[in-house]
Amino acid sequence: MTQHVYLVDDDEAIRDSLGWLLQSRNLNCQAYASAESFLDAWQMEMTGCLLLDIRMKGMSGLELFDRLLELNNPLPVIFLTGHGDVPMAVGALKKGAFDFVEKPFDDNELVNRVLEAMQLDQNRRAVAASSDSLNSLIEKLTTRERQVMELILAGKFNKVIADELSISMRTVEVHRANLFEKMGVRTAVELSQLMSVRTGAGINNHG
Amino acid sequence: MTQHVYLVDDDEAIRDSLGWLLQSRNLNCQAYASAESFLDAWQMEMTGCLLLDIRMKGMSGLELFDRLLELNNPLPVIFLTGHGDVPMAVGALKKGAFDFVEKPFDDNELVNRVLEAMQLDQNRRAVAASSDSLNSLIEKLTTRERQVMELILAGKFNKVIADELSISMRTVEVHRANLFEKMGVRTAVELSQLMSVRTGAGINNHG
DNA sequence: ATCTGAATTGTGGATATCCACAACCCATGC
DNA sequence: GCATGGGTTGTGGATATCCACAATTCAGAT
Repeated sequence: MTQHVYLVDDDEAIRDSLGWLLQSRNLNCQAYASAESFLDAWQMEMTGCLLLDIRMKGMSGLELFDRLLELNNPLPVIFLTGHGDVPMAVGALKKGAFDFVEKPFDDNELVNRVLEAMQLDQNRRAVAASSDSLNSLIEKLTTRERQVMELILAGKFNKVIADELSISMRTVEVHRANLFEKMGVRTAVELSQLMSVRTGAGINNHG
Repeated sequence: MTQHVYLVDDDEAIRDSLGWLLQSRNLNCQAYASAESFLDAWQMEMTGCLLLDIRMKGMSGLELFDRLLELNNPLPVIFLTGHGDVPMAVGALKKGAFDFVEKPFDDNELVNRVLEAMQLDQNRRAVAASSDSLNSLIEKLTTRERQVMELILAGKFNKVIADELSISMRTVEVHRANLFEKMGVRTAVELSQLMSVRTGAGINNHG
């Protein structure tokens, strides 16, 4: 699915002018007149970014943002507002919003933010995709193979693994060879490195 | 070194009242009357957090923040301001400030932010410390041992390593045993996992 | 009932790793 | 000159891993 700029604003003039601006930069824009209508249309597969007005009739942009957080929405969110205050902006950013811009905004500035957000989304998708492909590999393992893999990753010898699972060493060897094949690795070290990317030890802010 | 709350504000009344507030909560507070004086006193070893007023005579809080970023200052920064606007707050947070609060602030709220910031600092220190201890282990390796380690982590057999380094397999075995000893691991898998924490594959925002 | 996939085990041999004991070369430093 | 430490190599035996060939048991699916 190609990337879109999802625009949620109850002001038709804004939707039109922003839509025109974005399309003039070759960006696909999908506009929604209310938070509710976007929430209805929302899907996990949406890629790109979300431009979200705060003050709207019905559900506010901030409320929609909270709903999306509960849904683990991966779309970077750029808030647009004409009447924002500092605590509102700070709260939104601390919750993970990508940006918070006040109207009236500079067209070029906004487009740049949009492009940055879309780039971030793309990067995250790439990471998620490799993580997914790894998970699908793991799912193809049998129960025993997963058990053996755990113990291999704990740095244990086949002999010890055999003891702990109360099976013969030979069986462990078979499982080991099979799971290496399925995981596409040739050595335990490669397996360890492959798995270490998913239990990623990242240092993130405000954690 | 114990944690401190470093307070930079050119208003003596604020320094006094905040100092009193913090000490009443058993927090060590160190106050500075200007950005310049804090910058002079600044050391990488400072732990805790930094409360930073924006509008000050001389260097502003934002300028100081930029200087500290260049110094890779690890202290979480909480901005305090009576005249902040949204773009200022957004800019500060996107650059990595921990929080941005407006005066007048609620005492309990501010103390909570301070405690969160100090907790974050402590967590980061812990991560950095383990990373440092790992680096010091690596520094104790000889050149050859590091070379051998690289190739082990590339999942290669001793035989291959010997070929690539143009040394005998026996020598590789010796280096391998020595570096395992120095790194405190018993298997290549453990070594791989040990090293994987430092090439941390974290997914951070706005990257 | 038959088939398929998962789990299990064995034999035997080729490779690899682990390790103690011994030793040589070479540069730096006292 | 001599001690120290890093790098190098060898022998030989105990362990472990890798792998082809062969086979049994059991549960679920057709």
